[in-house]
Amino acid sequence: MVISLKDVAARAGVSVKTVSNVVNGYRHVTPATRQRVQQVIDELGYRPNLTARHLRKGRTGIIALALPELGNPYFAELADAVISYAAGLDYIVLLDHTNGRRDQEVLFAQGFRARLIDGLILSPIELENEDLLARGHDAPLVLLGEREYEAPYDHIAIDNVAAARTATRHLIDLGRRRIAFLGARHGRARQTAHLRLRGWREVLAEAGLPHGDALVATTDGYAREDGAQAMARLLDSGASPDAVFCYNDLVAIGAMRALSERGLRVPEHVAVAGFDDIEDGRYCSASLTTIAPHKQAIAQAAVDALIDRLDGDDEAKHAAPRHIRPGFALVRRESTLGKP
Amino acid sequence: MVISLKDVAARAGVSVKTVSNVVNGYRHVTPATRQRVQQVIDELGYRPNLTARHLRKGRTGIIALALPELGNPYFAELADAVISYAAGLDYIVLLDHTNGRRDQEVLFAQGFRARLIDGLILSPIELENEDLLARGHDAPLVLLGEREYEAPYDHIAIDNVAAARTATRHLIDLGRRRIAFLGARHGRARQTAHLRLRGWREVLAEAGLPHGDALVATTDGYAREDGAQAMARLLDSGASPDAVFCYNDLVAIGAMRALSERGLRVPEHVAVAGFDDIEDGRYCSASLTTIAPHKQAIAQAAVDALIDRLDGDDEAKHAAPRHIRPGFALVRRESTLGKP
DNA sequence: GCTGTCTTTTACATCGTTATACAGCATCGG
DNA sequence: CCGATGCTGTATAACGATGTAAAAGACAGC
Repeated sequence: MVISLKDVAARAGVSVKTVSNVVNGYRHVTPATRQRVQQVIDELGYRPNLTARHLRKGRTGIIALALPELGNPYFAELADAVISYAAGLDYIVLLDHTNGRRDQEVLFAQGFRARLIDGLILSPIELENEDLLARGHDAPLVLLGEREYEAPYDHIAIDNVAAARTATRHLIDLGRRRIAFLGARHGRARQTAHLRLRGWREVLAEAGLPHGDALVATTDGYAREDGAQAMARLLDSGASPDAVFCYNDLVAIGAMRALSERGLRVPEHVAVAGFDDIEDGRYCSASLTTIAPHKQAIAQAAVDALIDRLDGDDEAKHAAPRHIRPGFALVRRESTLGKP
Repeated sequence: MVISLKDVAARAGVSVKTVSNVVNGYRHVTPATRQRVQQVIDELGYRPNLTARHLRKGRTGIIALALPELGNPYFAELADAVISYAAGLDYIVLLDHTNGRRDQEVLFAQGFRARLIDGLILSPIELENEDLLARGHDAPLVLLGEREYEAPYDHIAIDNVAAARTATRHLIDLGRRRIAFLGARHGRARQTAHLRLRGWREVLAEAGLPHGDALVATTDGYAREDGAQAMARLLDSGASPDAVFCYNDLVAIGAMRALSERGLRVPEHVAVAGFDDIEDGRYCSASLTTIAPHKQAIAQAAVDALIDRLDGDDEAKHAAPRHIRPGFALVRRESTLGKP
């Protein structure tokens, strides 16, 4: 049998509201009453019905986190961070994945699961600016990740161009001269890949090094397999790079695999740098040099921004959209430095 | 402004219930009424308040999936499978992590988030049998993963002893004679690690090969780092194995890293086999031979079992606990076979 | 026209909780 | 001793949906 406030109230000989007051730690309850009610609560094993509470309060304390996929360790690690941090602020995170498909991303932006969730943190891949502008829904939305938008929403993203520049500069400083980029993408210029590609190109141009399309390999996705295929294509094309900067760590890991299959050693023949700092990278045969976005900071900024809109005062709620740029660091490892 | 059934009803000039009927596709509504109501719904952009619906129906359509951690790709991949499969059956999955801590696992088993979720799929690490028996809560519970329990709950797990036997047998068949086990654990005999250790020991004993404690390395956890440390310890101890069977792929990846740091080659000097078949394993410098539990089947069995208890007829609801053993396969790769 | 049957629509109660407004009762200062 | 004040506790009305039961309407057959 399911116990409700009413049952506790009857048994304790008080009103329903008094029990509610005890449950919620309301101040003005005599110790005697409180104790008696608490005892009945324990006795009957009462637990609040969250659904009813949500209805009454108009809030659920649930925020959704919509990521492209959990299979990518970067997103899994990020999800972990968001869930943990939100839990500390008494928010429950509902994790969803969009598979990076525009229709699914639009669905979430449009208010899928409306009023089950109080707000949404969305990490879009394909979503377009117009999709956001057409948003008919008013639950707070925080955008995550590197794409740039002009719609009026809080946005958390590290500076991708700067990060790509840092990584590429590192490869140049090591004396590499033919530095390829792995993981470009056809299509619109706002994509994350374009930002990283831009950083790569800028630095190479400044250094007077080759940065033509011959050194750029496109991929369909950003998984290990895409990296392996792209690297193989690049090698077949005769571009003969002495370093590659990859869109992300997964692509880099795939690339390293393709290199090793051809008997090329990392970093002796080809230095490899990635992006994301996923745990795997530290345990590759040549541990992976990479850009480490501060995931903890990203998770916190996203949750804080969202909760500000939810719980903040009116000023916070209607403040202009914020663009927050958490930090990043270049982590130098064996894939560029070689074994100690 | 938030639109409710009431608003639509007022505007359309019908009762609230009629609007509800239209929303729910109830049969006995004249096409004329239906159309008129539908138009107002579209006009006002009405969306049902899920919270109210949940309260009234006593069900939320949300099931929780409590896993140790998302940082382990095996669990991330499994979560992905569960979420996708459940979505196809119109269930929402609320993902939680327990960090493999007993107190957190108990919390979930005890009905944390009661009545926000309809049921729970729990993958315990430290949870004890007595914790389950003391369960005061009645929402359906499905146990996931390899630990064995005697409490009356559905349980989905592959046959760990058989799987460990298969992997160890494979190493023997390759001619290895000093086969170590990495990732044993102190403590109670029901732990998953003990099952895998048992399979390893049985096969070695049958083959008349050494299987003493000198060839067993314990770990505190099951992360890459634990594997690396354990492997290093084993090598320092002078056990000089020519193969290792690891508790899981992460431990195996850590072990391979430790081997390569000492200049030992895989599989020439030491063959390595893991467990889980995580994506990473395919892209290691020597791709990882491993036991591949059929994740899709596990996810489906877990969700099906839970939903049977939720939506099934009375017979299904009160059927005896089921123990389902999805299949597994040995995937032979370079870490035991060598490069082609 | 009336009854009976079937369809369509409605009014109302209800899910379990919290908010509101107020009643009862001390306590306190004057 | 009285009114003001503050603390406790209560009754009742929401929150927004759906289930129930019954009213209203439509239509056939006699």
